[in-house]
Amino acid sequence: MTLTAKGLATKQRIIEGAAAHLRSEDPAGVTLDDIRDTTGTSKSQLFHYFPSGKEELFLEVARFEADRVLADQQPHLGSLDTWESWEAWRAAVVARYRAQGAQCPLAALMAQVGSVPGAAEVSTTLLRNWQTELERGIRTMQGQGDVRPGVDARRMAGAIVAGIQGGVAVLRTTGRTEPLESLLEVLIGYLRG
Amino acid sequence: MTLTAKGLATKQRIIEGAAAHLRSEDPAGVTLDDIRDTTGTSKSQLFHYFPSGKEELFLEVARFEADRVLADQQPHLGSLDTWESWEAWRAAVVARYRAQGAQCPLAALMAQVGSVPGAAEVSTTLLRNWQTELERGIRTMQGQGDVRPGVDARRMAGAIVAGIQGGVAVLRTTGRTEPLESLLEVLIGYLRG
DNA sequence: GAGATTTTGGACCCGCAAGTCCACTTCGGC
DNA sequence: GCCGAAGTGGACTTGCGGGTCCAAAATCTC
Repeated sequence: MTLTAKGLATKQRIIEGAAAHLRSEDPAGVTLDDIRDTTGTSKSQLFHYFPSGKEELFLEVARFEADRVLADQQPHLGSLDTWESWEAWRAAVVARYRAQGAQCPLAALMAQVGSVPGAAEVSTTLLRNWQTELERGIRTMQGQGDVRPGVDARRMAGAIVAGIQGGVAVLRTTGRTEPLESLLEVLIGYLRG
Repeated sequence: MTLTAKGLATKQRIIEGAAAHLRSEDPAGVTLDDIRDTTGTSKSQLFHYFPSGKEELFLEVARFEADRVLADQQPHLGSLDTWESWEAWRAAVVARYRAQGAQCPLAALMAQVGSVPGAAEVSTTLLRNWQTELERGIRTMQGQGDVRPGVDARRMAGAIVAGIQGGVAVLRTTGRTEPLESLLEVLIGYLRG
């Protein structure tokens, strides 16, 4: 199945339309017909571009959303070489999730395609890349003498990623951003010594 | 609707059977017939004890699981008055979630009844109680001069709860317990100054 | 032990949403 | 402009699973 430019555009439109739909209040209740409606497509198109159906489409959407997660943290995440840039990054993360509020599209997706092999891979990859970026930042700071050498950069990066997940989890259930903020504060405080 | 002893036993059997089922690999795919099978009950019983159906039953299961979360941390969580007891608590938390692995019954449930008003309340209550217990522990330590007074006990307790959520979230997706452990290490380390 | 009430069995209904199918249209290359 | 391939529309099928219903059995109350 080779896709023409038009076909590719349609496929992308479906993905983005589905993504928009999955950011609604009830992501679990989203149906293919809903997506069909909002994207102005037909059933045959959905199965034309995603032959194995809903599952495949939702996985694509998950990839799409996962990419956005890191993209939304740029350019800060890519250049964590001063305490100011760390601060800017921290603020960007908090702002992003505060804006997102209780609707976490990625969480909603993972809940639905949770049992599909590919799903675990999507989030695992996201977490790994995230951790890698942070680890690089920490090492940079260590190289400049801003973080003491005794800190295990990889391990600490993992802790920060996990901390953000937890802050977001709490935000999702309680609507409060405070835990996310205080957690980041403590963790970055730990880096600063 | 008054329940006799027998009725209550049946109701409880249904809840526990459903809970067991929801700890499977595919919690989202659990059906009433599955539960009917494993609990040896009939359709009419399910609706007899949970008149508004699946949603109500699953909410009960969520409450059931939420209670277990804190219960599994006892007696440590209730007496956080020495660094040894904090350490024992930390170990208990890690052990519990390590044993549980990727199957987090509560997360699975919240994902399914996510749009139900009562569901948010269940997890919010759990988080609040959890935080309260930790906050008391921190204050106790402050009273004994083991934690410096400048620490905001409530805020710190919230951060710890969130940290655990994140560690568990990572554990669920990657299967690794390391981030949970390092996060708790850093957070308790922060308390110790 | 009689009558009310609760508990239980399981057949049945029904709507929804995923997935299929085929005819039609549009596009792209030569 | 022709032909094959890609794109599109939408009716239709199908199975699954939540929910209903009624009648029978067990249980409680007096």
